[in-house]
Amino acid sequence: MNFEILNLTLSARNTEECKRVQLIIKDLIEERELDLSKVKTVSGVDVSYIGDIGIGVMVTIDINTLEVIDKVVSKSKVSFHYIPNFLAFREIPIIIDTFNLASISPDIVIVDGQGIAHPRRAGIASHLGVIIQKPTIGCAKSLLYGEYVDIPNIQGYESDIIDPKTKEVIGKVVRTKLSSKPVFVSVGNYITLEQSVQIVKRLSESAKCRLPLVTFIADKISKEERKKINLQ
DNA sequence: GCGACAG
DNA sequence: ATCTTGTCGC
Repeated sequence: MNFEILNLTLSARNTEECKRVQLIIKDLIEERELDLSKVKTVSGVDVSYIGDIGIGVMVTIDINTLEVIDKVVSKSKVSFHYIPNFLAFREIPIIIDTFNLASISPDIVIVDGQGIAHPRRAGIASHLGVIIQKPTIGCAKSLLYGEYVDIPNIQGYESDIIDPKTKEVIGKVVRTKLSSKPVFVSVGNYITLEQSVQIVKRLSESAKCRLPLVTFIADKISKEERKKINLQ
């Protein structure tokens, strides 16, 4: 765990300070080949809210059997409101709390949001990956930054997300499910874009789901937890 | 100034 | 993200 970056994240008080942290994170990201033969477990994290209470969920599955082998929930008050480009400063505190409660340390974490497909290459998946020092993948339901050519309605079809400033490929749009909106995949940390897309496709198509199985389950649990609180 | 804008 | 039931369509 990179406590230095975690502390910088927790102490950032305005967008100027957040930008400084993101510029540091950008230089710590390593887009590199991951030995997939050693990957046994994958986690998905998600956060939902009731007012200013955040409910964090982390679900871990065995990548071969797709069986859920761990799930943890944590609740806490959030202090940072949502600001586009600074989602991590709102959700990282609760995600780290949740991560610390888990009994299994996953080989990959999939985050609901962008990785490097971000104006400063520091989306929440990259931010988390730099702090926990594990491979992470960003899989978002919509685009934050970048350009892509509309993709045909063909399952499995994918297309590059390009940074308009540098013309670099910063992610892929992937149609994981027919007749539904595509997902936006980008490298978080310690993995390649191709491998990220491979994992997302495998976990969504095997579940006939638009989102990767772990993200889908984590989202479902966080909404169930919210319902429980509303009833009491 | 204008438009865009993860969750 | 959240407020919210049924309903149109594949």
